Amino acid sequence: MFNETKTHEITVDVVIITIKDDALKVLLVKRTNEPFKGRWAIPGGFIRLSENLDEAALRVLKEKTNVDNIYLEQLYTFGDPLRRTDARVITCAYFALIREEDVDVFDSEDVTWHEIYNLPPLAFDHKEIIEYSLKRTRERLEMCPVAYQLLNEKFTLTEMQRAYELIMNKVLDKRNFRKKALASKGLRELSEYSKAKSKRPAKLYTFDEISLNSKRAHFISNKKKV
Amino acid sequence: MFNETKTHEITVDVVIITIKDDALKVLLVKRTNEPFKGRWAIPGGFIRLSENLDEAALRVLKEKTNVDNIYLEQLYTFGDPLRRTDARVITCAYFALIREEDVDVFDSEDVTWHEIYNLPPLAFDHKEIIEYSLKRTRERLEMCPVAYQLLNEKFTLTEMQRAYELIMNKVLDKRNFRKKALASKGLRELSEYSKAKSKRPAKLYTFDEISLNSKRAHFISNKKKV
DNA sequence: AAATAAAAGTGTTCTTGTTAAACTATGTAT
DNA sequence: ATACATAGTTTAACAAGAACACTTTTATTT
Repeated sequence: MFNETKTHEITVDVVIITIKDDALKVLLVKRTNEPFKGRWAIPGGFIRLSENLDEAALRVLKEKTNVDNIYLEQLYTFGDPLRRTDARVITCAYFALIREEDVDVFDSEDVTWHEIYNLPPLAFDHKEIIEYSLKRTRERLEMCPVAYQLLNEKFTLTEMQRAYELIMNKVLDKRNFRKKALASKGLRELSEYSKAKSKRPAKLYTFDEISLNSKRAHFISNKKKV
Repeated sequence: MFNETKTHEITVDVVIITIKDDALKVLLVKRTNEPFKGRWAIPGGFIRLSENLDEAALRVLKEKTNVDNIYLEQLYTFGDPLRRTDARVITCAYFALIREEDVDVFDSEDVTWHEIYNLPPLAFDHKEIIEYSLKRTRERLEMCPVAYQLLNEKFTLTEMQRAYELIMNKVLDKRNFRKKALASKGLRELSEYSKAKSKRPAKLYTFDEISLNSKRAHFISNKKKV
């Protein structure tokens, strides 16, 4: 089998990230087959001959979440011969930032969200892939306000700041954050307010324009309503 | 053949960049087979079952240039079903920054350097791959002084500035450039001077430390002498 | 030996962005 | 009405980046 010219299997794996219950989470599926049967893994699948890599990643994503308004970006291709013990599988990893409100979740015992900072043991090199997704997300966040991809259509600046804090894993200064956030192109102030429980309501904002200045970034959006 | 679960062929292609004759150049090979027979293309090859992607890229690079002191980084994986007309080939593209002095060139009619800003018609999607390499190189340059990878072991600040100008494709202010360059960690001033023809000799510098702050960057170095 | 040519080398000002840091305002619940 | 919880707001110091022109050094020419 280790014929030197034989081609390999190639898959896409998608790190699906959201904010849920005030935590940054990743969607994992429990493996049903060996190797690593019973372990958690990033959802993935084979690439069909008729689809390009983005389409394959989007398909995998939709199978799990049914989202249609997402940030999806090719992350890196992992191809160590020893990354899987069963076969030589090269995987093109993607990561997606999605809104919890957009997800038709099939949260079950076998498909569920896990805190990114408290992951269970994972199959293959999936821990490395998730860690790299986090790193890339941080890089993106320093370039453009991608965090709104994790927020609801309408959000408060406090929610936006919290998203940044969860991604960067550090607390941010409120005044400096708001100054910078308000300067970001695309952010639009609404005339609505959050319906708070027992506190002052906050002004709601939304993001109109998408100006991600990375060619690596493939923004796939079917905006529903603004 | 368009069976939906069949796996695909997978290759690595390497965009090899250098500075030569005061121009930013890419190494291209002339295709000997259809499709695109006779057209220029980026060097590439199949990935062997025993090697990882970096190793495959390095092998392709060595076949063409015999360098052993290079900057090599995975760029992006291109997998459009229509990117090749002959077969479904997914390619993991890399780019390499090399020093002309390190290259054992096999500059021939079929393997030669081309100016990156004046490319001939290329096979497949190779123009897109080269353009993306240039974009990524610029991104890297804004983060860290990777340009020294294109310079000789010992170089003048003027040569370094010229490398930046060729990559960024714009002229830079000499005083600002030098101020910033001298602040970069790893740059070491030598006590030698360039042997000029008919002008004032310039102080020579070298780069000691490599502190590339990107996990995407895989620096493969077998330093010969400093 | 003097003049010339060619590139090396050098500082300051202004603008802009970044960091740091504490109090007031507004609504709900009791 | 009071207490509570969260929203919202400004300024000063500092660092980083952009704009900008002349002097110095060496080799070559006359």
